[in-house]
Amino acid sequence: MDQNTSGKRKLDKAFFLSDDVVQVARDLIGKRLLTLQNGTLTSGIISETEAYGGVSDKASHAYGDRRTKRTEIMYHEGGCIYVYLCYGIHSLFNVVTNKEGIPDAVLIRGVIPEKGMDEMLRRRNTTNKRILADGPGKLSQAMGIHHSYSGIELGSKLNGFSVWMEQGYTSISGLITSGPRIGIDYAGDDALLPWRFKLKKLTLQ
DNA sequence: CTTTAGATCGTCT
DNA sequence: GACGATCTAAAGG
Repeated sequence: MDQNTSGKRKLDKAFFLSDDVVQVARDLIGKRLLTLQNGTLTSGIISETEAYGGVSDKASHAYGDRRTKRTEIMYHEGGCIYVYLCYGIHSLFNVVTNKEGIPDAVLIRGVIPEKGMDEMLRRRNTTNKRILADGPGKLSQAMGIHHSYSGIELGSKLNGFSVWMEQGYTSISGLITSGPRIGIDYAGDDALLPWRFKLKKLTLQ
């Protein structure tokens, strides 16, 4: 995998307007996620994602066109964020995709920490870099993404907080694995869809 | 390494 | 009133 100067280019809105949420989930592997909170920058390379495919996906919060106050965000045009509280504790971070009216989203499940390591360790109250952001609840906590920010646009600012994505690493398609999504046993046959994407474990040589 | 139980609260029924 | 797109600590192998 490599990263040239284009790695710092911000992902444009068109990237999130795709009508193929599974492809977007795959393409987000290797991209960079960044947040800025009151002047503190944190960033990480996206290492794990899951696609959630609108009204026909039994695993999606918007399955069966369930338009509620919470899921309304998912119906927005691609490029805003959907953050919700899970198990009463964890903020889970999604990017909304597709055109307005179609509630597709990609759950970001893990990042490889880059910048702002000290701040992320402090937010997570740990000194172990290996378990810093390797789960959807952990990365949100490490990067300061709170469910109260649900609905904002990537790149916009609210109460001193902003989140966006950059090009990151390209030419990594050979390093991506796929498999069934996690924690959605209730979704019947849709639980088998290979809509989870991960970076392969890198072995040093 | 694996398994297991407990925490905790907004959202929807 | 039930449950969940999870995490942690503790205990055992």
